Amino acid sequence: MKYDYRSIEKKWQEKWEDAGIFHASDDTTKKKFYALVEFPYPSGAGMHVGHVKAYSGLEVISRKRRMQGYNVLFPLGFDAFGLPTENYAIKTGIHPRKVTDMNIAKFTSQMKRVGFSFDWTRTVDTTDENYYKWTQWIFLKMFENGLVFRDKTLVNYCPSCKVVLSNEDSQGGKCDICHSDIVQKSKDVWYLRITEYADKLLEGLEKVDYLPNVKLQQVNWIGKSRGAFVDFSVKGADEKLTIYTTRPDTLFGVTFMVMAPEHPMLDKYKDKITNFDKVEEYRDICAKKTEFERTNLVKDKTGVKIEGLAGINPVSGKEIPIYISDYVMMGYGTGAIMAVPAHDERDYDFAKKFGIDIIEVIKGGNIEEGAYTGDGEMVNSEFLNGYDNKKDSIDRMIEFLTEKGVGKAGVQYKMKDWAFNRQRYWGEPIPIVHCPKCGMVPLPYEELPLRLPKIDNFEPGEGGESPLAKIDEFVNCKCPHCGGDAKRETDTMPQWAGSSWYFLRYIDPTNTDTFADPDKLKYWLPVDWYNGGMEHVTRHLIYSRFWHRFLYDIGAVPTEEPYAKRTAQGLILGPDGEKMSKSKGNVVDPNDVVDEYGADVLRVYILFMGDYGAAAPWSENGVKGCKRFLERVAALTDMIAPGSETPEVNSLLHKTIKKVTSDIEEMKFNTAIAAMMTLVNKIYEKGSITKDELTAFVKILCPFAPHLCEEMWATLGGKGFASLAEWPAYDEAKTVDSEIEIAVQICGKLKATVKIPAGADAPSAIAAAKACDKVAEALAGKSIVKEIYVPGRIVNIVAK
RNA sequence: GCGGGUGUGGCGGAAUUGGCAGACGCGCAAGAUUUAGGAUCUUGUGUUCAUUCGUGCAGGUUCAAGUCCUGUCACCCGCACCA
Repeated sequence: MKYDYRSIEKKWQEKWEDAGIFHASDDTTKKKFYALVEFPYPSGAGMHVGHVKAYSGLEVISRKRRMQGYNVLFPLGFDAFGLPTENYAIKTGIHPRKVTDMNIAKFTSQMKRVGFSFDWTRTVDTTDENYYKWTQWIFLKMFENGLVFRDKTLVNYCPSCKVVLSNEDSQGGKCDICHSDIVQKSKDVWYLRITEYADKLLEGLEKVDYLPNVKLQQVNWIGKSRGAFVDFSVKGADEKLTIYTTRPDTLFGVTFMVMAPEHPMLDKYKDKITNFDKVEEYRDICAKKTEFERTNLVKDKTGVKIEGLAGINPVSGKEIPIYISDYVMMGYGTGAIMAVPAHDERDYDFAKKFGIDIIEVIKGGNIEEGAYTGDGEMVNSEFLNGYDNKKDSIDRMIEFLTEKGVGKAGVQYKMKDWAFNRQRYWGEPIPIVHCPKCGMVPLPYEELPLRLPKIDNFEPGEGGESPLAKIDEFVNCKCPHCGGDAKRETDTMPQWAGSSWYFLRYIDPTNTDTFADPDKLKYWLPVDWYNGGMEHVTRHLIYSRFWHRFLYDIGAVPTEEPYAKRTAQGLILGPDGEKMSKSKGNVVDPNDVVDEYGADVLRVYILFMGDYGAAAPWSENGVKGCKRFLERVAALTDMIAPGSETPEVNSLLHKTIKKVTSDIEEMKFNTAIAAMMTLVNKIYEKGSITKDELTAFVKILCPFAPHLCEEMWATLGGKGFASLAEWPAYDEAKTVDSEIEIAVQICGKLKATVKIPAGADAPSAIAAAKACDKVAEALAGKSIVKEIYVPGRIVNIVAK
């Protein structure tokens, strides 16, 4: 058979679609497999090779599971709300709805050309009102359960996109969308109380099978720390200043305190602060600092001493100065710290600069030279002297503080509450009404969806307000509670809202009564295997686990965790080894590859490039190599010779089936393909293959190169579709050779190889080794010290 | 600074988890075929004439180390004044 991919691929794609062979059924009597890939944002650029790699892994696994008799749910939808579409609309005047529909249509047809076995009847679009109705519904449920709040605080703001960003969306001080520098701005914004779920998100990780580094990144992002809250009396104020510390045992070493410049106590006691003008001056300087200055001038501490207020050390009773400095953040702990310069580098730098006392309380370092952050015995600490700070000093101090009522054990998280809004048009409207009498009133559930109004001008307001604010018909409404005049919330939800629950909607995408039928949820959940990019680990993956866990807590979903297993694919780099980007001009368009080489070649090459989880550069020659392989495969139909079975080919076939079967499950696609290449080489070497052998080979290649395999299947007279054929079993007996070749070493150096029967015992294997000329030669005149035989592998003779 | 990862031919990468390093593919070379180019097929291809030497570098454990241990260098990723 000649490999004519152009005629083959379209034909089989149509046949698959007509027969609907990739549709998941809700037949709960069958064993299920729910495979999930991160749904794409339908950008105007269309499909990228990165998409193909991201989907190809579970594509192969899903196809294999289907052949193994599983009821497979492998869907794809579109995460279509977001700024790029809106910005495009601003530029061109084309409505985001229209742009989105066009892009989805383009993506879908491109994806179908690759032959992915997605169940297209279950596709979802987050911008569809029948979808975002339920996004809004979940938001209202969260509101009802006290997980939504509004707060005026300093927020991450992108001046270029003119939106407020969550902590997750502004990592490294850069906007996740446009990479501009983030500024801190005081704004009234919506928050989701994700911190309330910090412990549940942490504990949930213990029950799931995620890549270790995925787990670790989430653990670090949540950033749980144990320590204590300690109350310091403040001379000049009638309230205590509470600090958080992970090292309460160093309290006797505290020589000053530091508040964040934004600490509320400052304004409260500004009459008592005799140098408040200096405080305000310092605040201005801090506000103007860029992220770069803040992070790169770490050693150079700045600050202002607060005159008129002083702290009292609760264990020693000593009076200590209070400073403000921007090395203390309002967003972590209590926004104030106790400073122990002898044992904290930052406090040390500050104390040195401001001439503050340094008291050693842990033995082991030299405080003349720098802070000692290691372990040791407590000193200068009254009742704590002699305790070991690694073992029991912290517990002892917490016990003491608790007894005296000036402190208690506590935990803190680095993760912050989720700033949950964007001041833009193309997002889910937040279903809340602001009533002058009743305050924030949620829309009744039966009024969902709250539809986005049709507008023409998508420009955000200069003051950073949503374009929706300009639409009077949308804004002005009646309060659902009292019926009086009220105004609608005009912010929309952030990009991550729709993607936080989409995997639930695939299960029942057209349900109008609920987001998904409970029985169907019970059958399909959890997602058995979720694959996606590492870049989503501290964003989408943590958000969606939070939403899912909340839904579990209110009884809406049957599992605590949404995803049983999580893996990640590596990047495809440009041919130059650099990350693909338009500006570098090293982008490979998968559509061109399909045109020139065919979809099967694209699929096989992407999985053959290297370790699925690692980054690998694109190579046009590598693509050609895969094309050559598939051409050689196609030609196998001409090499069928009845009764020509050779033990070599037959044995290797069984070995290959075994290896491909297990390699696919471990996502070791590159070695699975290599094994099949080896088999094909062997068949060519022997010159013939039987029809049954070829049929089995076609089945194991089918998940990788389904179009070619369907064609060969038909040529071989197979019934129905190769894609639905039964996955071949292998005969274990045929995967072991009767005669094996083992290596013979003398003193660990390889001298020869000998063939011995597979079941040979140690004495006979060693005897066979010694019988070999080269070995006998090497052993001549020496006395044997030790003989080792590792069954099936090696004989090592130690001789002097 | 902290956390994680990776270093193997000319290149992408294998190595049953301590047991013949370099599977498979690319590239390259020679030959065959072809009017020619391209394509295809065959053979070879870490290094050395060879005994040798070879998995970033230096040690160590072991009969045996790419794999384990100690130290070190380089690069990549994540977080970052988190108290």
